[in-house]
Amino acid sequence: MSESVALDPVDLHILRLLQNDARTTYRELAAEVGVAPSTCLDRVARLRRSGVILGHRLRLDPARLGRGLEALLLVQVRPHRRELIGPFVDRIRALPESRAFFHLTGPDDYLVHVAVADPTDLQRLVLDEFTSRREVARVETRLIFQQWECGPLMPPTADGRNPATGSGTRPGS
Amino acid sequence: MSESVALDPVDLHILRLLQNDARTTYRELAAEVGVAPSTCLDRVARLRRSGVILGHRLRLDPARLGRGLEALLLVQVRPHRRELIGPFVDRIRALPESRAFFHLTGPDDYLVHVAVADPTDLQRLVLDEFTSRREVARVETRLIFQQWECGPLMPPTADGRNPATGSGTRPGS
DNA sequence: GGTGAAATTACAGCTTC
DNA sequence: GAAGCTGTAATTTCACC
Repeated sequence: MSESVALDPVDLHILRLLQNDARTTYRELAAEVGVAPSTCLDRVARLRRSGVILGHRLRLDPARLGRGLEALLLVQVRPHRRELIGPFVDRIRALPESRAFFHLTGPDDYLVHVAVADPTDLQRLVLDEFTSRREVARVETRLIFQQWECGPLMPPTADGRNPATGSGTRPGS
Repeated sequence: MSESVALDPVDLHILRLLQNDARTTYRELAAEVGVAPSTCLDRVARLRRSGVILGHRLRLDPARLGRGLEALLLVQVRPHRRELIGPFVDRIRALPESRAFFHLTGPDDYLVHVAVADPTDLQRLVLDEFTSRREVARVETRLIFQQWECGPLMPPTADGRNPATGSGTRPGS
């Protein structure tokens, strides 16, 4: 069970800036936050150790990689038992088309975010990797018109209102 | 319209390694790929200029930030017209609970990935930010049991099979 | 692809509250 | 004593050849 970590305003400011651009240098962070670069280094190292920061990821454009069509697949697995879902999960995660994968409550057991070349490629994926599997009872395909990234992830505030956004929390493009 | 970019095996190898850890140094990349560090620098710079690499993102643990409950909200907006969806999209993107946001085909117009503190917080979010809006006709809430990240994003292969994974494409935990 | 300068990062010891 | 600052060494980045 991962427990919530106590974060002071300096930590939060650093996290907000790094979420905007994970390659911000400690010097720049320091100038913005108003502490020494080494302090920023210490803070970031602690945030890593405490598990708040899990890592750094590259953000790629699927379209430029020849995967210009994205979709969400809602999948019902029957029977919904461990022996069957283990191999299913492993297989779906390993697909080169899979971007993200969720196990959910509700009528659909899984949601898979996929990126494919075109509708033909999507059809192949659905038929060959989903509906052809014995444990897959149903697949519903929803194309993605557009997707957005949202603002930085911050701890909730006590009153349930937006946290103060410091130096401008404007979600990227 | 973003067009697919031609990538050679060196580019693909670099992209695979950087997707595993975006902070890999050019020296390490060079050693793995078998080219000079300066060549890696050139390649990465080109991948940035060509739009394949959009940026670097921090991967955070929502639970450690006090947002231990995640859910997907399927939202139907009626009438589904530009005048109404503009403000809706802006508002939902700006919510501190929103992590990702999709405009979809199918019976549900939008899917919102949210991270909240607990069920009470989720209830507040759904009631105050979704069902209370006049243009929101229906919201379906699906809790997330578990989620996975998938393997590195690579261009599709001609035959629709998995691309060669070089030095071990094992998706992270 | 290699080299060298500049910048960044890591890490020590010292200071402060 | 925990947290932050300053200085220095090691590493990384990057412009130029």
